[in-house]
Amino acid sequence: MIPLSRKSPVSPERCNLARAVNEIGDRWTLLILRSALYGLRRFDDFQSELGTPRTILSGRLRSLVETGLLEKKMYKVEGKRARPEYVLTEKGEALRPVLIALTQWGDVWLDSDSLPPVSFTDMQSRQSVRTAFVTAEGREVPSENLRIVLRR
Amino acid sequence: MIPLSRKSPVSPERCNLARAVNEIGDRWTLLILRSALYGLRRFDDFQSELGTPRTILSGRLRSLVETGLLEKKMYKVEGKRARPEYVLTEKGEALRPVLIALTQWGDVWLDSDSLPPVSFTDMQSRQSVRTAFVTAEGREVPSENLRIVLRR
DNA sequence: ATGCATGAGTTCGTCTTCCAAATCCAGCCT
DNA sequence: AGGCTGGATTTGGAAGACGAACTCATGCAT
Repeated sequence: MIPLSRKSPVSPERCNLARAVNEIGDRWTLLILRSALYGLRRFDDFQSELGTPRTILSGRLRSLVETGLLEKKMYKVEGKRARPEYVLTEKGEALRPVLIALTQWGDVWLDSDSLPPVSFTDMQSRQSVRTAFVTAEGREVPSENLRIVLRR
Repeated sequence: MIPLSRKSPVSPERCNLARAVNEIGDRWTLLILRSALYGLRRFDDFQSELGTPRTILSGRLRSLVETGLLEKKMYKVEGKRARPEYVLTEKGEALRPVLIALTQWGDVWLDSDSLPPVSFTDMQSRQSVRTAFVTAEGREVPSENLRIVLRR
């Protein structure tokens, strides 16, 4: 069990985790990102999948564009007029491992009875895949062996 | 770039990611968990570190106990009265890799100029550590090689 | 041209949640 | 008794969430 502390080693203002939480740590934002990572791009597709109130959705999409997680582009299908679509940027796509890790946490701790509806495998070996900590050259480090290092 | 889809392969109701978001996907909840993972346990310590309104904090702590992420225990220091403390359960502790992954996302995408204030190393080799996907036996799989598998 | 369909929003009134400050409460101290 | 301390609830006002209806632009059919 982690030892008692009265104060975090990094204040929330300087902490990149806290900053990340301020940027994306909100129910609708996270659900929108989830759908976006599954390939959704259009306003009404997000709306009908998630049931987000349209007014909220429009605001959240705007801030996701402002923070650079989504990019607003125009698409045009033959015979229809041009409409916006919201596609993940590199920054947004970089959240995929985080959200997969959270999915796997949910698989274990929220629904351990049934088999998870989605899982992830290596395209090549077809083995199933989990998130873990690795060194620079890719050797796994068990999480008990992690040590926090503060920059002086 | 991920191909357009009009609908996620798993509906939000069945999705463990969406469920996880419903359980912890809220600003204060995530910030409380961050502090808890750094060892904070006491009401006033959370309150003064995060500035959470006391009324909100008390509600969030209660639901974190209800969902089994924190456990409410009593502690007693000599000469003071017994007080509650909120310690991470195994389920809560299991979120650590997820939040470390999010921290590292923040290091790269929110604050790439300065060096991150905290980093993580392997206790043994002292090498720095990142999150990645690995197979069962711990071989790293690059994220481009991931494939989603739906359970039939 | 007129009318209709479509997708992406906005407007509006209501209702919930958030918030800060003050207050309460229990137990331990002198 | 009286004061202190840390955990928590009460209160009234502010902010944000919500659902329904409406707007707006464009392309298509008549």
